[in-house]
Amino acid sequence: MVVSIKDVAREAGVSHTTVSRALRGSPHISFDTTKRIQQLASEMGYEPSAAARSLKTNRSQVLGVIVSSIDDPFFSEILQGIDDIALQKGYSLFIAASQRDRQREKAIVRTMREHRVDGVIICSSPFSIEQSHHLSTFEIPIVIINNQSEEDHQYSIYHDDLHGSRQVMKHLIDLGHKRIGYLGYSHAGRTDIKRLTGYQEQMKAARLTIEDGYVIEADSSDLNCGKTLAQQFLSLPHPPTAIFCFNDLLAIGLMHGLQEEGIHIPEEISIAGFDNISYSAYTNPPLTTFDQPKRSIGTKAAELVLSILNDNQEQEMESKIQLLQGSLLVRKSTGKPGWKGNHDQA
Amino acid sequence: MVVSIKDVAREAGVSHTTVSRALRGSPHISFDTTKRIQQLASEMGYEPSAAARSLKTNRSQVLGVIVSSIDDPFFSEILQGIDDIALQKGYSLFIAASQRDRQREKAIVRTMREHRVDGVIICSSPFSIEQSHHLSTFEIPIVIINNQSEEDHQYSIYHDDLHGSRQVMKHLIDLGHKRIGYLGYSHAGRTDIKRLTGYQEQMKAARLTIEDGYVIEADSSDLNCGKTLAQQFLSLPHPPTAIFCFNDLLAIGLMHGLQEEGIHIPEEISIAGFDNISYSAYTNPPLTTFDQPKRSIGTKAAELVLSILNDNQEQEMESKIQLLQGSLLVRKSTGKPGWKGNHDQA
DNA sequence: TTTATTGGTGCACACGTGTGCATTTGGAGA
DNA sequence: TCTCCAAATGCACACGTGTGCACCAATAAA
Repeated sequence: MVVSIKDVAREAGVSHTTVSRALRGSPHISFDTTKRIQQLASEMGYEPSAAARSLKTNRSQVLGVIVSSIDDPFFSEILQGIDDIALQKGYSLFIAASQRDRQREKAIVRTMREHRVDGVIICSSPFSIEQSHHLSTFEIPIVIINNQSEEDHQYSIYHDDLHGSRQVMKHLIDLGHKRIGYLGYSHAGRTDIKRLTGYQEQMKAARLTIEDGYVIEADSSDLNCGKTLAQQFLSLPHPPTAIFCFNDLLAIGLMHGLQEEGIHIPEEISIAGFDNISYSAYTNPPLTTFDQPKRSIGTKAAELVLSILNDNQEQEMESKIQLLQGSLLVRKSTGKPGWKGNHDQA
Repeated sequence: MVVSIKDVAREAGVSHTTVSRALRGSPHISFDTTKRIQQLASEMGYEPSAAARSLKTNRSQVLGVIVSSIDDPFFSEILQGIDDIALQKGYSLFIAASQRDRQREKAIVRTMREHRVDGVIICSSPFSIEQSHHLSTFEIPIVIINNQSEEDHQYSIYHDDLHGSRQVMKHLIDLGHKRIGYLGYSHAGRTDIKRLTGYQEQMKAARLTIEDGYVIEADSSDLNCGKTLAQQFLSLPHPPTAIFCFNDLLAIGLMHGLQEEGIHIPEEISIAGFDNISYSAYTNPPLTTFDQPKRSIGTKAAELVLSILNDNQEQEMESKIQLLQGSLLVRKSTGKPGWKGNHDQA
């Protein structure tokens, strides 16, 4: 059976108040009693009821995390970072995937509110304004990672996508590419715009023209979608010799689609991704990409939520936006245009 | 501010009891009042406190899910299945990754107990006996997916690994392979044993000998590990012409390692995986694997937990173990031994 | 001895919700 | 008019924990 603080009190011959204090290490209780009760509680298998405590203290010791999909390896690495901090600080996580589904979003917000989560981290998800407003009527800290909506949020962790995009483009241009395409992801809002901007800016700086059809915006960001779009690039009058993709999933899918058409990578077309998910090192050829510090993005976000939570609004009520930078990872999927390297397999 | 049932009561000019009943649709309350209060509560933005309700009803409406790693795409698909059912039935999920770390396992169990989760699903994780016993002292349903420990568990969902393993091996043998290796994963316990058994059994049935070094047990199941072990297979006096891997992650890593050594797949060595994670369709060449019905494994598990929970012990207290079967998925990473197909890239 | 002080403990209430039982109200039947 | 019944609502307590305050005992100070 479940043993409560009262059961322990009865067994110890003291009031439940004393037990409560002893277990929390209150200085009002004598050392001996404290020791004795802690020992007894442990023997009896006492576990405090989170519900009761939460009810009384108004703190649930739970953080809500909203991602768009658990499948996405990009998120899972961020989750690890969040989990590290949460565990360390004694918080639990409510993880929910919105699947970009309105109905689901609504259910998630309701759940989080009902459970009175102490804070929320919204993770690269184009969460609907309506729902996030509904969420914010509770006075709890909300931190957004890679905010994709147009309006700024008070507390945010961003990856410096513009910087990253520039690095990738510089790499491709340095290799000598003139005809470079961009495969974006329209639902990623601001994130997509930043990466696209870096692309356009660098093309302009290098005095390269962006031909019609060089920029394609996918309406999904999974492997299959990238694959489907290979055709579209190939059917252009002057197909690009290099394609910069919004993320690794699209890049891997695209690469696959191109290879099915008999295209050699990087000899005929160079492919670059973004994010550096774990698989990208194991594709054939390994994918050139930009490494986002995913784990630290997660830890930073968790630390930010908790700091707002504990440094009770007084210290730094001004908005706090952090910008993290990653680094370019050159692998084998990019090479000089028209260059036949040692990659042909026969 | 957070609005409680009492706030609504004051506003409506009734007692909090009436509000409580009205919101739950009790037949004791007149239709008009019910309607009026529901309307008012909604306007005031009332959200019931899960903590208070849980305290009173002894039901938390939360299910605990324990996986070994969130990273693993195999788990994330199962999670989706669980999530579907949970959402539909009004339950929330506590998802926790043990990372095969004792300390972490302990923290997870403590958290789940403190939150008085209504049930637990342990997912393909070699959860320590000690901890799972500790968990089971609460009288809550525990369902284990692909139980990896030696002892049976009352409520389990299994994938039929023996059947799957046989299918894969038959496929390889039918192609004409004589020298077939097995790359296992030692920490997967029973699961690994089943797959290994299928391998050994089929080898024997086909009167093929398992040479020394043909069976390697990895002590991790990630991409990098598979890659590292490529060398080990190649350095054998008679390297196998086909390798059956415990799962897709190992297979993809292994394939990558072999390709780095200049080996052509499937011309020189055929590779087969297991699980059918989403990436396996996008490797180069696409991976032959065995498709576990991951999503339905998840839904079955969730349904089982909830049915035990609600059909209060009376109906079917006998143990309930379900066995699900998947199907072979032949792609391009397997072919006839020594056969040069149309896959050479130059 | 009396008084003030301090350390240790218990009482009683609160948090938000649910429920058995008592109470009120309105209407129908005698 | 009185009685009775059923429908509608409120009272009071419970769930497990935390906390302000009162209480008690023991010791130090006067």
